[in-house]
Amino acid sequence: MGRALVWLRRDLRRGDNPALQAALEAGLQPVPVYIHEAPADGAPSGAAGTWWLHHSLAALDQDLRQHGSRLLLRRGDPAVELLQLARALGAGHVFWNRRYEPVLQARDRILERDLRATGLGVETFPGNLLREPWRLLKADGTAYRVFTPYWKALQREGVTAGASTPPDLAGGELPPVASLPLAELGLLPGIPWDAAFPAHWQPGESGAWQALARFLAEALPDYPRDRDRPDLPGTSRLSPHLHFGEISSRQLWLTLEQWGQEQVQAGNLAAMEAFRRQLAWRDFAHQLLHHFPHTASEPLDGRFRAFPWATDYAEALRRWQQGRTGIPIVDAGMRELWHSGWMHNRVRMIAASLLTKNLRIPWQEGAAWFLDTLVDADLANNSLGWQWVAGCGADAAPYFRIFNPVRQGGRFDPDGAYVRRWVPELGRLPARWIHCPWEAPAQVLAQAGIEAGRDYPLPLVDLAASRSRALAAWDAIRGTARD
DNA sequence: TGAAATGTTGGGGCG
DNA sequence: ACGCCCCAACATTTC
Repeated sequence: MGRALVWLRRDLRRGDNPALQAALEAGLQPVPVYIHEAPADGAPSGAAGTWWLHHSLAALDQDLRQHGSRLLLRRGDPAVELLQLARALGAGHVFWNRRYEPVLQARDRILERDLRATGLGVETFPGNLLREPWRLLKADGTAYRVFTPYWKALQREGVTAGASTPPDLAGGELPPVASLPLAELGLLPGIPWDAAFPAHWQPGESGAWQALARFLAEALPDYPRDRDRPDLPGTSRLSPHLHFGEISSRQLWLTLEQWGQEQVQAGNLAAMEAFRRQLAWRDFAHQLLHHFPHTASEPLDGRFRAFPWATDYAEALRRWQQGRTGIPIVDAGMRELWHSGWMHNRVRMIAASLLTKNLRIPWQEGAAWFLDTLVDADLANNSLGWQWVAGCGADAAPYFRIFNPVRQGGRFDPDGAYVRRWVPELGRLPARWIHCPWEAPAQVLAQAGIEAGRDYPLPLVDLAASRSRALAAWDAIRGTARD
């Protein structure tokens, strides 16, 4: 029986894994391998995501061992490691699922060519998107830049099935080859800032399906109503599982379809569509980064190259990062992020709006912080999200859509439960004042045991005044050329 | 996936 | 019964 190396990256699962499946269908024994690389431009490796990766790899190895295989771990240059492993194992083939970050795509094409030149059979397969970025274009052959037409096209074209039963891999012993112990990849932090993470997450394929089961049973029917509520468990929390490919977007799409057919209640179809729409945003972000590679660091809208951002913002940025802006819902979000490696999407938008509009700090600063601290940190999603809020991206909110965190708090955290959870020093403040403690009468503050500026910071900016300054800054560039 | 200012409408209190 | 005012609720416009 011949062997095929199956090089795993953002597809840390057995189910719906095209490269793994192809090896089995070709009658080859798959040998799963993960290679830890030095971070490249296309793959910034944030600290929180690296924590997740460690546990995801551990889960995958355990799962593979229960199904007749195991995960080989290596460190270094894939070009060197894959060739060396193939020789040591007598494997004639290398299979992998494609990635779409521009830098990695270019690198992988060269790698594919070089490995082929050594006589290996190299095949690559669709990665973890609903459709590959070049498979859904406008009629004129260019990429979509507006979400709604993209979403309509995706619904029209549909998604190819991929939810196969996870295969069994029993296929005989492997020759002894060097595989590093997981701990030697050095993925866990030296300082234990990750202490609370395990209480919030279960990385790995089975953890992903458990999260999905909970979501289907408890949250999906009310998803259109509750998905914007950070105080309720209304979202799927699948983003880190999706990022590492522990579950595929195609599997989710199909599972949703089955769920929609089983659940005949009115409204469930709308819920299914609402969640699929979020999956489509993920694909939209990836195809956008693929077609506009510079948008990970530069605005898509060229006018913003001349935007008058604030200077000397180091202290304000630090307070934003630490959740000490004095704006409760923003501080709650930033503390949720630091504590759990995740932040509710609605709060991400509010926190990002405060940073880019009220504080006028360049969106790249916020994007870098999120990439480092989110367990679901994803270059494409993150770049799209920040540019969307900053007003300089594809299908972005018009610049003048500036979030008012007090108003947003009242709408989406009406009782203040979310703020109280993450900003406990405001715990005794009545809901009337929970999102604007600076407006609370002295007596109310005293009764809640809060001295403004001592127990909780005064607001870093005046919301109304900074809003006006942001609009004035927009005035300075709005008439200039987009390219 | 906005907020604030401005405009419109309609019910109710009251002289 | 009527006009007037107030104001909440909603709609529209503007940034």
